[in-house]
Amino acid sequence: MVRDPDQSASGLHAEAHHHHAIDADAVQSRARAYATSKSIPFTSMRQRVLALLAASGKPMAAYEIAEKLSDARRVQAVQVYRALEFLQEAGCVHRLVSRSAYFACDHLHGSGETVVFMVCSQCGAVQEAASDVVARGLRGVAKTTGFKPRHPIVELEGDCANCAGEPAG
Amino acid sequence: MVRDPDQSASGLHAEAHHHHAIDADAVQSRARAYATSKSIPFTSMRQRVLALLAASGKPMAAYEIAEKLSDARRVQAVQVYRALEFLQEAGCVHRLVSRSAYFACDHLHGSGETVVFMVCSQCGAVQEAASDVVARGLRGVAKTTGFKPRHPIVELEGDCANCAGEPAG
DNA sequence: GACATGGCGTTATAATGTTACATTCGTTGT
DNA sequence: ACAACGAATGTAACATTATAACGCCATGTC
Ligand SMILES: [Zn+2]
Ligand SMILES: [Zn+2]
Ligand SMILES: [Zn+2]
Ligand SMILES: [Zn+2]
Repeated sequence: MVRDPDQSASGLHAEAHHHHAIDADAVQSRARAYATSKSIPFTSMRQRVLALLAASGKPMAAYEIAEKLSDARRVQAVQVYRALEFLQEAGCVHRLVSRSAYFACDHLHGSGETVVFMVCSQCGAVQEAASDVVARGLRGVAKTTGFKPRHPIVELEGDCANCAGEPAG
Repeated sequence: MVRDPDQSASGLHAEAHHHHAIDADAVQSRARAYATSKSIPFTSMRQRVLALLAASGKPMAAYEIAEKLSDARRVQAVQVYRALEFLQEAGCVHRLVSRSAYFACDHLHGSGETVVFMVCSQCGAVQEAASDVVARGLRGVAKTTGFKPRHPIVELEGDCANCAGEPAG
């Protein structure tokens, strides 16, 4: 991820050329820790969904996940939704409202943090960036209208650095 | 609507206590003007959908619109979606991704403008505010990651000024 | 072991959105 | 007036996304 004023390639996947599969071990550890802290099990289904999303590195629809996880036994969408609910609570997975898709996240988001999801229209990849400027702007408009914000949704549709160069077909 | 640094009650519906039905005439004029400019008709169905949304003043689901518009003849969802497509192009209607709902808008949005939708969890009312600060923040994170943004989605879930006072059930 | 809790597997259903196609309507050209 | 064309409509079917209901089973507690 990338923080606002910081232009360096700190957490940035600098040379990731094909879709940056995120750190599966790290994200799994966080899910496990969350489960432990809440005294709820990090079950097989939850692990499978998270592992798939982490390996993919791109947003996937719930039914797509169900299909990929199906082998002899068919995995039903409802099972995926249940796993996703846990994983979102654990902060390991986000939902893209612009695509009704889910993707794994290996960042640790602070509670007050406002995160921007940048979704590439061409390749579907998602980049995250926390922005204090955006957060301040949101607080500003909320204050102006007396609105008490609880949860922000910020997504950008556009073209990622890779695809912007090659107009693509 | 409300602009960023401007704290005054310029365009703000100051004493609107019940859900501020927006200016139906104004929004209809804009739709008609858009239709004329594109040489496409502002048909009856489009007028009916817009009129209903303007009168409601609150976001409505597509199927809800279809039901309200149905009389002797049943209005099908697909007809509503087609009308909504036109109305969104005309800039008279927005879609709330957080609710899959649509609402009329009587503002005139500049092309580069970043608009924040503030959705009250309790009463469902929506306020709009254009924010230059948010726009700048979004440009910032995009630039940092080399992302070329095309269309921003910014929504805030929370409690409006009216409902924040009365905790409500 | 009895019991409660919670996840799983299954089925069904709700809610949202789209495709396909024939028909109707308004416009345009002759 | 008439044919022709494109756009908007009406209708049906379908696709996608998400949730509800319910019984089963594993786990932990008493
Ligand atoms: Zn994240
Ligand atoms: Zn891309
Ligand atoms: Zn608006
Ligand atoms: Zn409210």
